[in-house]
Amino acid sequence: MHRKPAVTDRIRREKNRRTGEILQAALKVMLEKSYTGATMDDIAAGAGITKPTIYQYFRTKDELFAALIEPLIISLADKLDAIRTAVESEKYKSGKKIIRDVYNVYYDTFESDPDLFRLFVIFQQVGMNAGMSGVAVEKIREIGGKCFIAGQSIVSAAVARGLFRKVDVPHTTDFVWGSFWGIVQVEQNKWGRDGISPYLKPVLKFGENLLIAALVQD
Amino acid sequence: MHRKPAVTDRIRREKNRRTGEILQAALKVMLEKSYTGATMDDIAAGAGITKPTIYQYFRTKDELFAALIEPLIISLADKLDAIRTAVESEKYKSGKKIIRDVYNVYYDTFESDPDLFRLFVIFQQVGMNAGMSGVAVEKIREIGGKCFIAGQSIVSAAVARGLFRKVDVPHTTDFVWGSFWGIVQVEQNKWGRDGISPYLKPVLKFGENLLIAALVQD
DNA sequence: TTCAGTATTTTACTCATGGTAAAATTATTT
DNA sequence: AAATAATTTTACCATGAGTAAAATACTGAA
Repeated sequence: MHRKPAVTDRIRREKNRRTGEILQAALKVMLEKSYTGATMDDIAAGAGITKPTIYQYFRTKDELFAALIEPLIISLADKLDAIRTAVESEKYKSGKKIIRDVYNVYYDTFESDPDLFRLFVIFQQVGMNAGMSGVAVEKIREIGGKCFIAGQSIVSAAVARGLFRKVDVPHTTDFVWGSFWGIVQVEQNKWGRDGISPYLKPVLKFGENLLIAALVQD
Repeated sequence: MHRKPAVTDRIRREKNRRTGEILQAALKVMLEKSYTGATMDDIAAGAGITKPTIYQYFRTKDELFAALIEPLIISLADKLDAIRTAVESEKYKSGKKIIRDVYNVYYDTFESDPDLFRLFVIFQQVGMNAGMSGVAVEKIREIGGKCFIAGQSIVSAAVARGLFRKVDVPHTTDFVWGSFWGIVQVEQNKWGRDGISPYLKPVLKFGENLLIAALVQD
């Protein structure tokens, strides 16, 4: 059947709008009740529809969850990749600045939407041990991998250009990523469900200075 | 009703044996299928009994889980507390040794039973965001708190005795705990379900050296 | 405007799983 | 051997993810 282009357009807009409504409701409910506690019926009710309609837009609860945090992790990957490019094209004069920038990327990503970031943490925690699957979930994992590779490339390039001491690249990358991740979790758990721990920034800063002392030759 | 002491004894032994069988089966199944994937029926089948019998010994799945990892976290708390006592009673001559010992405690706890440790990580991850409750779970949380306090006391005492530089105690403690925790998770996620990541030890060592450089005055 | 065809949404389910009440079984004391 | 107490199992409930099919709303052509 042929359809008028104007109509096709409107339909696509409506679909996007509904997708947005679902995501918005999902975010709200999941923030309130955490992933496990948020039921699909809750989310549907929040969006003013019924459960099966959600399944018209998202294949599973996991994929809905993944779609929610996708923009955040994409932005993270992009920012890290930008630093990588800058290091590789010799834009940086000091290793210190690289480390500061990397930590700022982490922190900015967190600060720009702490609620969403909290969901991101939950996604990693739940996803890793409750065997999630599905297209969207794989996508997130893939982008996560990109973050990791960007991190490795940054360290590797910085070492090659003499901006960092001759450290072991995988160990350093694992340490940076792992410590950031762990600190965020610890602060979040200590602080509870609402708001940002006021300690997060200073503790990350502490780690940043530690790394600078260890990695940068003066 | 009065019972002969020998019989009472045997009954207690039988109860302990069954408890042990359930825990063993639970460990096996949870390692295979992770917490969420392990059903109570699975565990019961593994122990050669039926589900309701488990509920005779453990109030909820959460408590069964908690009972599983309790010995591990108690041992961790004890070891940290021993270091605390040693620092406070001036047994340590160097800050370096303190940091090495703390990291060894972490690593030994992990190495003595990696499978159990993996469950411990899952427990934290799942428990934190799937609102666990119950007596046993509270107990775990309480012991976790003890670990944290021991850590703080160690740093605080070491600073007071001039073994560490004058660092901010909460920030330092959060960093040490968080980075350890994050690194374990990152390595575990990278390495997958089976075995220990060969990177864990070197990455922890990396962090250890970083901390020594930052905290210890030479 | 009305009808045939299509897309979307909802009603009314299924299935899996944590947890439980009550029946059945086994053990213990007299 | 009968009475009683403890333990285990059978048969169930409640909840929540996911789905088939009915119902509704929308689109294009006459």
